[in-house]
Formats: sequence, structure tokens, C-alpha cells
Amino acid sequence: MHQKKEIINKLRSSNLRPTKQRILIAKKLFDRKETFHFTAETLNKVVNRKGQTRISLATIYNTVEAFKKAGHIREILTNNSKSYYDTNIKSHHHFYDPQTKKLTDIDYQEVILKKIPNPPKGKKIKDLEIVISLQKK
Amino acid sequence: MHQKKEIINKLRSSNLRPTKQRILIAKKLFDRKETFHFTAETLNKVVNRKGQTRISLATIYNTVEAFKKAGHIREILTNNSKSYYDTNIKSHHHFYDPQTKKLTDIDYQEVILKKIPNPPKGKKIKDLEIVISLQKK
DNA sequence: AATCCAGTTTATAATTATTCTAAACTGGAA
DNA sequence: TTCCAGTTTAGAATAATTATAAACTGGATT
Repeated sequence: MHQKKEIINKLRSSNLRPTKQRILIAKKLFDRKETFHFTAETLNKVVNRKGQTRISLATIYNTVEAFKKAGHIREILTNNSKSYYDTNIKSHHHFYDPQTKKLTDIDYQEVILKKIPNPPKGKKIKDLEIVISLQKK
Repeated sequence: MHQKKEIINKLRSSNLRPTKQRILIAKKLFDRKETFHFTAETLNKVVNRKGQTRISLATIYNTVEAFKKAGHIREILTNNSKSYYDTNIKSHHHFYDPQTKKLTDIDYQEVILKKIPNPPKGKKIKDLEIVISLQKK
């Protein structure tokens, strides 16, 4: 699905030099069936499994920031102390389970908004995110 | 509006011993016309203005946590590195301006949801928060 | 009103997540 | 092959928050 060539193109098209670190991280992020919700910490674990070429934590942070700026991933709202990111960049929403600290996608069409407020003068809406927090029934 | 007696009752009713620190913090938080969006840092500044009896930063954090647990304030979703809190505990939503890092309330009736998803099995919805990020027009 | 003690406050240390720094490395243009 | 801007890296620095443990206090009990 995400061949090395595609990944390299993706990087090139956003002015990111396709280094081996970025290619490896991109593979781990985008070569999946399901979209991926992650923090710097979880990505670091996935990337630096035993035996792999080691990538420094600083590079994990740099790359996440670069991919975010390029629009390949998006940051998710939570009130956790860590930053959460999502490989699903289409407009969609999330369930958040405070017990497990896990996020789940909510498909865009699962939420229908009938009315939204006008933005303040001089501003326009950049993004609308809904987080539905869960608790045990 | 929020007399000392009311504040003491509020604290007592949530099993918080009405210490002078908590009473002072509660006054600063709740004795206002508008609801208040704050971080530990901004609350600390408001509480420890020159001349006031000094309250330690640890107590600011302890009290914010205690008030949050008691439901007197609520934490707001952002993807900022600091935690934001709101003295408005009624269900409502927010505009977020990434430029100024300022939050603004959106009245509950300004948003009408026509459809929301069913929560996963075994879970129920605890809360639904909408954050509308803004950008320059 | 003196005593007492669990709950609270405090200064400070520790921790956690993230960003910075500056030296070494590298992709790819020339 | 050379070169250099862009990138990676280990480790230091920073920022926000939490933990620690000693001192203090609200208020119940005497």
C-alpha cells in the first residue's frame, strides 16, 4: 500500500528530504490498515523495536513535528499531558476513554451538526473537533 | 454574589476543609461576572498579587485538582502543553485561537447536534466537548 | 479554652514531556 | 568526488506538574 517510492514522493512533495529515518518512521506510521493514534513515546517504541536501526528520540520529535506541519498527521485534542497524533487526517472525531487513555475514531458521518456558531469578527473556522469522553456504564 | 459563607458551604459540601487558602482561591475563581478560563500559572498570578497572603504553587495545583474532582471547575480540551480550566461547569463549548492561545465560551444553544454516535459496548457518554479552532480570515 | 490529629500547606526535590544545542553526519546537486 | 544545507544525534536545558516529608491548622473532643 505504501511502497517506499510513494513514501519518498510524499516526503519530497512536502519539502522533506527523504532520509532513512523519515522513511522508516513514515512506513511505521502510514503502512497500516487502520489509522494510528500515537504519542511520541508509543511511536518511539514502535520504531525502535529490538534489532531495528536505532532512531533517536529527538528525531522522533522532529519528524512528528515535520509531518504535522506538512499535514501528513494531525494532533488530537485531549486533556492528557502528552500530545496525541493521528494518521487519519480526514475530518473526523474521537471517543476518549480516560481509564485506558485510548482514542477511537468516530467517522465523520456519525456526527451531524445542525447549527454551529459564527466565528468572532476577523476570524474564520480552521477546524472543528469533537471529543466524546466515555465512562463505564 | 459569592459570599464567604457560600464559599465555605460549597467547600464543606464537597468534603473540602475550608482552609484560608481554599477560601481565597475560591473567591478569586468564583466571585466574578464572567466565567474564567485559566491555567495553574494564571491562577497563581491572580492569587499571589503583591500584598496578598502568599499561597504556594503546590497549593494552587492541589486546589485546582481538588476543585476539579469536586466538579466546581472543569478541564478544557486543548493541545497546548498546559492544562486549561474553566469555572463554567455547564455543558458548553469553546473557540480556541492558536495565535493568542485564548479560549472563548460558546453557548450551549449555539451548537445543535443532530446525530451523535453510539458509545462502544459497556461504555456511556460522560461528556461531549467541541473545540473550534480559529485562524485569521 | 487547651489538646489533639487527620487533613492541609509548604519549600523543595523529582519526574515527565518536550525543546534546545552544537557537533557529526548525509542526500543529492554541482 | 566534493561540498554544504539540511538532518540526526546525545545529552543538556526547560517547562509543567507531581511527589516528599516536615510544619501547620481547622475543628472535634475533652
